[in-house]
Amino acid sequence: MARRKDRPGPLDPRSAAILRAIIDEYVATAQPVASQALVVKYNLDVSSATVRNVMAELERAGLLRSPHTSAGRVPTDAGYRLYVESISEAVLLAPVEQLMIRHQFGQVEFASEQWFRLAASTLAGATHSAGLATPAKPEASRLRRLDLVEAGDRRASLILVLADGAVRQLLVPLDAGTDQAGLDGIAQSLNERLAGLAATEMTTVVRALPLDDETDRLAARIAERIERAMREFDATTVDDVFSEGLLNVMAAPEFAQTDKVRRVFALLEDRVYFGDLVHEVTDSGDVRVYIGAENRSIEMHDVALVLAPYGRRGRASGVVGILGPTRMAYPHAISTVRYVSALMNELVDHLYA
Amino acid sequence: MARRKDRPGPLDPRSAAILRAIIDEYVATAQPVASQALVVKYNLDVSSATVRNVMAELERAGLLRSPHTSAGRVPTDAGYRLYVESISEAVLLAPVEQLMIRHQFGQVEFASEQWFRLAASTLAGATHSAGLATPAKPEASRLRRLDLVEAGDRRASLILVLADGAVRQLLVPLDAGTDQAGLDGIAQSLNERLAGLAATEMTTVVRALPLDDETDRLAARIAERIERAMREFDATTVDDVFSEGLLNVMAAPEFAQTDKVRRVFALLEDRVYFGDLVHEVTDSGDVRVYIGAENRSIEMHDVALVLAPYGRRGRASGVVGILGPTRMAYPHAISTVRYVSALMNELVDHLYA
DNA sequence: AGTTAGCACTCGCAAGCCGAGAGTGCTAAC
DNA sequence: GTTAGCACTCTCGGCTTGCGAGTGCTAACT
Repeated sequence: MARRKDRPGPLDPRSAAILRAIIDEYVATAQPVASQALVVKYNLDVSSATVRNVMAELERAGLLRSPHTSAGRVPTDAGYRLYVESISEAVLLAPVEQLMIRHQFGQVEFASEQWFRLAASTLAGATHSAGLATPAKPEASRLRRLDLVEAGDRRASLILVLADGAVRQLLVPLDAGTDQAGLDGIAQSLNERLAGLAATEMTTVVRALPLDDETDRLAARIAERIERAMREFDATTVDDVFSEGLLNVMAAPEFAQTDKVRRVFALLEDRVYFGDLVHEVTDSGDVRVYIGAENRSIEMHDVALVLAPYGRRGRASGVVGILGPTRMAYPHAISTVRYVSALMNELVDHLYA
Repeated sequence: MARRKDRPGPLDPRSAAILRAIIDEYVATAQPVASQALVVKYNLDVSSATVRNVMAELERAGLLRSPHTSAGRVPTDAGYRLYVESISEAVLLAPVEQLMIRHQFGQVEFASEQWFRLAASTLAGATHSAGLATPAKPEASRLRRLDLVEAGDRRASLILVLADGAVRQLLVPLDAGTDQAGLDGIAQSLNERLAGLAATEMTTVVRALPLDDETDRLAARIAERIERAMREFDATTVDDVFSEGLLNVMAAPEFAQTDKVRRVFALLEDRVYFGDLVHEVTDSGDVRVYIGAENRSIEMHDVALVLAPYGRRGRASGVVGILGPTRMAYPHAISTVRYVSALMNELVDHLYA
């Protein structure tokens, strides 16, 4: 007898080892784990009866449950949680895997938009789960440069290059008879005044623009549009959550019926939900694990998230991670996510140097 | 007795009507259709026995099949095919729906990249299937304008605006000590020489670039990079297949088990497969319907595609359409896809005017 | 005390069986 | 050519049964 009923305090070493073994086994097989099997597979130097006693204890403590009387045991969310707590500090990714991931990142010639997809797909591949990534988002976008290109029919394509290298494109209406030369002039003048500024700093500049002739007024209109667009960029908490390898998740036996998967997929499109999550992860500053019912949304009660922030708080940051069944190889998942996040840190530092 | 065994020639009117009714009913209910039910629901002025006789005939002709002795009948791919042939010319989308779709297209302020997503999601919503769309792709991209922006650490972001309004971004390595002013100079000079050209036309220009000083050589390197990138754009048959509303497909009862869905989803990422398909549809110039086993890939044997080309052959064209179960409301699907494709035509004409 | 062997007990699962119901195919009459 | 009638077939759900897996408990052992 190791501990009192349900305080989830530290387990005695043997119970902990057995819990660990059960989880490892269950993660590998997706089958309830029996006492017998555990003893032989993990070379425990106790009998199955003893294991059964410990199992019963762990079940009372809420760390395991039996699907029915005579199946083996299955970890509960709390069981996974304890397991995760016990390992999350230490584990480092195996050098081979580090190399493979690094190699993948080296492969592609990078346009900045592609980093996030790459991170997501790398994570998906390495963990056989769905990889998630949000673009690095600065707290306040700064305009680096703008460009105006005729786009037929009294419209121009307004191209904004932000300080972080992101490119945004809008259409703006023109007056009749504005040609590319005129646009170039406007672009140059606006670049001189607006480049380097964030949305908040633009306000006064935009107000002070001259309105002497037709061209000035068009320029002013465009400037206002830019300011508004910049505000909008900043207002959206999460631009997008790139996900890759959702197919991996569908392959897991716990998602054999479509409806479970469907709910999860549907939630992935919920910006608000992920916006909150991203904040939480960014604030915590380290890998966060959300197991089953720990997730705010019911749709996520069958899945686990392993998320890590990357980038520089307040300057440019985002989140990478994975989504998979709660029956997940947490040590590997955590160390992989952590490694990729570290890699992304390097990249962001480089890119924003 | 209307026709000989298996020549799929024109059916006599009554058989055709019954086939139509069976398909309509099956599409609505997803249940095998019984002779009795058909008579009452569709007010046929014949008895169920007669219907049974016709059904048996249709089954011999390969247009129907019974899942088992005593279930109703279910249409085969050939059945759907005949049905589709019989309606595909005429049907027009109901004005209400036209309006709704038009309205959706009016909603968003368009950056060009967004059109395709919008088309896909509109189609998904209107047909309760997955919407598909490929970006309008010109045969030979023309460069409209380029821009160079410092991106830290001896690299610059090279931004290419193509004639069709698409924006592409690459990173190019720089020499030490090139600043934004230098980049502006290079960009201006390259713009003067390269703007308006397609990849093939660039070759001679690039060869003729001066190589007098360090800056010239850098400019030449960048020009080469641009030429290469343009070639690559043209070489990729399909940039991307945007899909929206895959969740709709998962909702259909025929996709209750995950593995079927998984195969289909996996195939969606196959550029080659869709590249061929896009060609075929573009060449045909009209809505194409691929039903079940008519699809080249086995993965698609359970689904139907309704695809239509849009844009101008040879100038800029793409494909829009939907993917759903073979049990699909074809008349509605076809007319919706056709309508959206027409809408896209208008837009492309406008945009490329 | 903690551990273990032994054993009764529980439960899920697959197979087999049954009856009901659905829907057909066929035949014979209209 | 159509239809009423009916026998026949086949699925589906519910029920039972036997088996195997795995536990919980008890009593003996260290």
